[in-house]
Amino acid sequence: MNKEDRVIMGFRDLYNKMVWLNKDKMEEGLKGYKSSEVHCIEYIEKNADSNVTKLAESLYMTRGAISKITQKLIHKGLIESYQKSDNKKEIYFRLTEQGKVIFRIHEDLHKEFQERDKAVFEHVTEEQFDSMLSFVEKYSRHLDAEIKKQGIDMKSE
Amino acid sequence: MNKEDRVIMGFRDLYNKMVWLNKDKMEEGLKGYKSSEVHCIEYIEKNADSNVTKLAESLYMTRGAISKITQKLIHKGLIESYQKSDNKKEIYFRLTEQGKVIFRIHEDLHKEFQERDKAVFEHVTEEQFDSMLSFVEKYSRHLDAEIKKQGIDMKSE
DNA sequence: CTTATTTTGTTGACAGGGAAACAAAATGAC
DNA sequence: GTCATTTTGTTTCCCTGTCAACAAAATAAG
Repeated sequence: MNKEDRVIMGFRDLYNKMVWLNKDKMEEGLKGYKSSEVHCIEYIEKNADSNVTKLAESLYMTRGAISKITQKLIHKGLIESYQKSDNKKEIYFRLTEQGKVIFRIHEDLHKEFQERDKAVFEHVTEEQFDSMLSFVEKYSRHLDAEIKKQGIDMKSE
Repeated sequence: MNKEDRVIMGFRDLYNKMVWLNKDKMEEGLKGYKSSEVHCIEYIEKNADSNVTKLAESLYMTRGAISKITQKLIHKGLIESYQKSDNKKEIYFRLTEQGKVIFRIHEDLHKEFQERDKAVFEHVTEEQFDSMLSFVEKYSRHLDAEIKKQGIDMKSE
């Protein structure tokens, strides 16, 4: 296997492992809340004026799925919706006080994971960090361009 | 946001993007086959004597899910099961000729993706590759240890 | 050898998310 | 202005994967 493949597959495996391991801990600390719900809460708190469409694009899910999740979160009293006076179509979300409690618990768990994995990062140099970051960003931009291209392709078919 | 987070989240986003983009192409080239089915086919071809349990662990899915997928693949005539004379419990899988056709199409698509992303890797030096690989492997081992620990924790609860 | 425990694969009930069709509002073309 | 197109959010149907209970075989404990 060449190095390109090894890097990609290595990261795939690492990512899967991380999700699998953290999911249990998450659902232990946040009983009754699915990870997708928590992801929505996290995004809503960090991004002002988030709506169904933005959530869907950022979390790589369909608008249908996000629509259902946000409705559930409203019923649970974790988020609330609001609109702007000049637009009767778009519906935005913000956290309620109760939602912020969940957000904070999630943040704490996140810190816990960071603490758990601290040792891995200890001997990573600044140069290595920067190298990885620039690689990730470059690849990400490349895929953005491909996704855009794909979007055009699809319509022309 | 610190660099640790940026690396992790950067990779998460990159991974999601890649899955999202490649899934369409995959389902275009392999009409009628779900990505999970293709993943099973890929693993079975690359690992001798694979069974439900090994597939589940490697693909980060439950045995129940893999059991259903492999049954479907058998009905479709893509894989076949066999047992060993000294064990009446474990059931292994191998690809049929038809399954190998699918495997090869998948391989070709994989190469196509590699070609598409070639530019990203062009200016990555050997040192950068090695640095990323060692990071991934180190992190992966760390998580393996944590997963193992978690396994023990769970039983003691 | 006998009995308890673990491993392996399967099943059925259930929930989460995707695809597609849809209505309502916003935007664009003219 | 009017009409067509696009954007946004919702709903219904359906498929996939999880969970938990299970049976059968293998292994461990005694």
